[in-house]
Amino acid sequence: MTKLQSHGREPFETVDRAPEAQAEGFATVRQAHESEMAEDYVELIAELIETRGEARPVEIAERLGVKPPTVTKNISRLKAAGLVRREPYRAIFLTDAGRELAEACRRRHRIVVEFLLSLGIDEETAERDAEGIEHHVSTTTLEAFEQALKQFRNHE
Amino acid sequence: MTKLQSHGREPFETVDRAPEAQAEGFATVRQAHESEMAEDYVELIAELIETRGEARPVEIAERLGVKPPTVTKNISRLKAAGLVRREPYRAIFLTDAGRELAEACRRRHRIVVEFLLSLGIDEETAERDAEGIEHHVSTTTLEAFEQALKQFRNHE
DNA sequence: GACAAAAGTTAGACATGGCTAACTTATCTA
DNA sequence: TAGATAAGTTAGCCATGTCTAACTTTTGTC
Ligand SMILES: [Mn+2]
Ligand SMILES: [Mn+2]
Ligand SMILES: [Mn+2]
Ligand SMILES: [Mn+2]
Repeated sequence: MTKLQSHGREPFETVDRAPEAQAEGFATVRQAHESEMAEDYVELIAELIETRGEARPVEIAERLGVKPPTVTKNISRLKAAGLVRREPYRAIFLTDAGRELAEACRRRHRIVVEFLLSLGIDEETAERDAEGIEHHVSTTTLEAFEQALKQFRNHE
Repeated sequence: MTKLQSHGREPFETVDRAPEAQAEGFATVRQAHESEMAEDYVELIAELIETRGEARPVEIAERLGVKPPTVTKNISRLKAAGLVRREPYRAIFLTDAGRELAEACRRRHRIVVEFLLSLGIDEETAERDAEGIEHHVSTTTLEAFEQALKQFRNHE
C-alpha cells in the first residue's frame, strides 16, 4: 500500500513515464509535422479538383494563407515525393498515391471535425482546431472518435 | 428545398468554408507550431524541477529525444524570450512568466490526456497523441473536453 | 493579333529546429 | 588533488517552410 499521503482529492495525476517513452512521443510529434505539409496540400488539391474542376496555385495560396512562391516550392516537393503530377504554368493533378493520401486525410479530417462538433463546439472552432489536431491523431484515437461519434448519433 | 439528389446515407458532409476563414485556420496552426517548442520545454522543465529537484540539459535532451546542442540553442531562445533564467553550465530555472506558462501547459496537457483516456484509449497512445494535440486545442475545445470529462466521471 | 492583367516561377533571403565534431567546464573517483 | 569521465557549449552544417522582388508565361480584351 504505497502512495500513503493522500492530499485532498486531486482530480488529475501527472503520469510519469520512462524517458525513452516520452522521447518517442516527441519524436512522433516531429514526424507528424514532417508529413503535415504534404497532407494539407493533397487534401486541399483534392477538394479544389472536386469543387472547382481543377487545382490552381493561386487558389491553393489563397486557401492556405501563403504567398504564391511558397506554393510553387512546395508543389515541386510534392512532385518529387510522387504525390502530384504537373507541368509548369498548368493546373495540378494528384497521382494515384496522392489521391490515396488525400482520401485518407479527408476522411480523418471529417471525423475529427464531426467529433468536435458532437462535443458542442461551434463549426468555426471545430474546423480550426481540427486543422492542427488531425495530424496528431493515431489510428487508435481516430477509431475512438468514430466510436464515440456512433454512440452520440444513436443517443441524441 | 435544395440538395435534391440524395445519395445513399452519407454520414459526413464536407463543409466548404470561405477561403479567408480557411486561411485563418491554417495560420492558427502555424502560430501554434511557433509556440510549441517553448511550451514543451517549460512544461518539461517544471516537471523536472518538481520531480528531480532541478532541470539539467542532459535530462531535457533525453526526455525530448534530441541532442544536447539542440537543448543549449533552444534554452538560449527561451532565455531571450524571458521564460527561463540561467547561467552557463548550471541548471535551468523558470522565470515567473515561464512558471505561469508551464502551469497552463501542464493543466492543458493533463486535460487532453484524461479526455483521451476517458474515450477508452490506452495510456501510451493517449500520452503520445496528447503531446501533439495539446498545442492545437483552443480554449473553447479545452472547456468542451473538461465538460465531457465531468459528464464521464459522473456517469461511469 | 496586340497588349494589359493575371498567374506562375525564379532567385535569394531569413527563422526555426534539428544534427555532428570539437572544444570547455564541472564532477567524480582513485 | 590529479586525471578521467560526464556535462555543456560553440561552430558550422542542413532541411523546412515562409517571404519579397523581379522576371516569364498565359489569359482575357479590345
Ligand atoms: Mn491540417
Ligand atoms: Mn485538414
Ligand atoms: Mn507537446
Ligand atoms: Mn502540430
